Amino acid sequence: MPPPPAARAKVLAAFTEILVTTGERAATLDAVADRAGVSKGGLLYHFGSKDALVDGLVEHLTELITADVATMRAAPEGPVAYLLRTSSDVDAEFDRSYLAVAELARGAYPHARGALDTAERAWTDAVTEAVGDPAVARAVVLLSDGIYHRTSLGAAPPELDELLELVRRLGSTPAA
Amino acid sequence: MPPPPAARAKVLAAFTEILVTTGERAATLDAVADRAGVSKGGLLYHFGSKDALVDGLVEHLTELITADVATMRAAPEGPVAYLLRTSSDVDAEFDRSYLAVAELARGAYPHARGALDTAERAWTDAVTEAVGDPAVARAVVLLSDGIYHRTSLGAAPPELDELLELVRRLGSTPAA
DNA sequence: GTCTATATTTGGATAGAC
DNA sequence: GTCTATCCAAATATAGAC
Repeated sequence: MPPPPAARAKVLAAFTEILVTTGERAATLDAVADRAGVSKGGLLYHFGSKDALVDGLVEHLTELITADVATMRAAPEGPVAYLLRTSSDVDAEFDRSYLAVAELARGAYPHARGALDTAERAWTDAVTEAVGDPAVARAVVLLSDGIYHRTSLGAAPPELDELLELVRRLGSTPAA
Repeated sequence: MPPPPAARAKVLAAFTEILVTTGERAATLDAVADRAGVSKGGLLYHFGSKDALVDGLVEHLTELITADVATMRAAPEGPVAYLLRTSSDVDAEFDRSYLAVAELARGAYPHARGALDTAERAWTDAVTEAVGDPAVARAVVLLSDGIYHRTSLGAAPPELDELLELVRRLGSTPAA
């Protein structure tokens, strides 16, 4: 298939941006078109409706998840450090997309949760393989969720080294 | 001062409800008035504008935070178990209010973050006193944030016992 | 204190020119 | 493929009756 027109990508980037920084309420077609540098008519040529725009963003995130999980599994620092580090990585495309879709899922588009659940499961699987103990893996992903929660509220990220030290302690301590 | 009219409380409860279940977008004056069983005019008598309604909810949460922190510090199970348990307590008034205000803070009312930051600091202080190690306390509050994140997306809460066991392990292991 | 209009603005979507 | 113009519905807010 032909490469998707650049305008489509610009629209999705603008939509993401507004969702993350100002929330679902502010992500109107007018605002998205403005930020993308196209007219509302132009936007609606690429995405026939607001629902189609939402679907476009969810599909884009789904693709990014596949790539991110592969990167995570191949990361030299290991899956745990990769996950915890990138959870507050506000500038990376993947994390912005994740936060944007979370915004939609909490709001008027609950079906967007599917993509988020997929990411959660993939993360848990990869972390479980790395740390062995499934309970520790679940806790690590929960910590990552906590970091996302704070990031979405604009708070400062926690110290990565501190968290890794705690996870190391969990991993090296035998269960009761 | 005289007791606040019951209608005020009903309006705040309705606002909270809609924010938590359907998001900021759906929390229109019409929808809130409907759910509270009053007319839009009636609502606007008590809260002169949407901003005033938001301020009312933030102030209400601020009061609830004070009470919750006192309960947490006095909890027989201890602050850690109390915090982690109530983080997925979708039915309690405090937690619904917290999620509702988080919804506002992520959206068009960033000043609502003040109340959330207050809660976060109070939780961290109380947990630090209980576990000793500030790093462990920060991790516990991060786990609690993660649970809130999931709850706000409608996912099932994690196993409390599993988390407490992990925290116990952290507490009883000397730092490297 | 609470209601029923009603004014004003904004958001989503269509039609049709270029 | 992108724009302008326009329609319709929804959202905030006001005025004034009860």
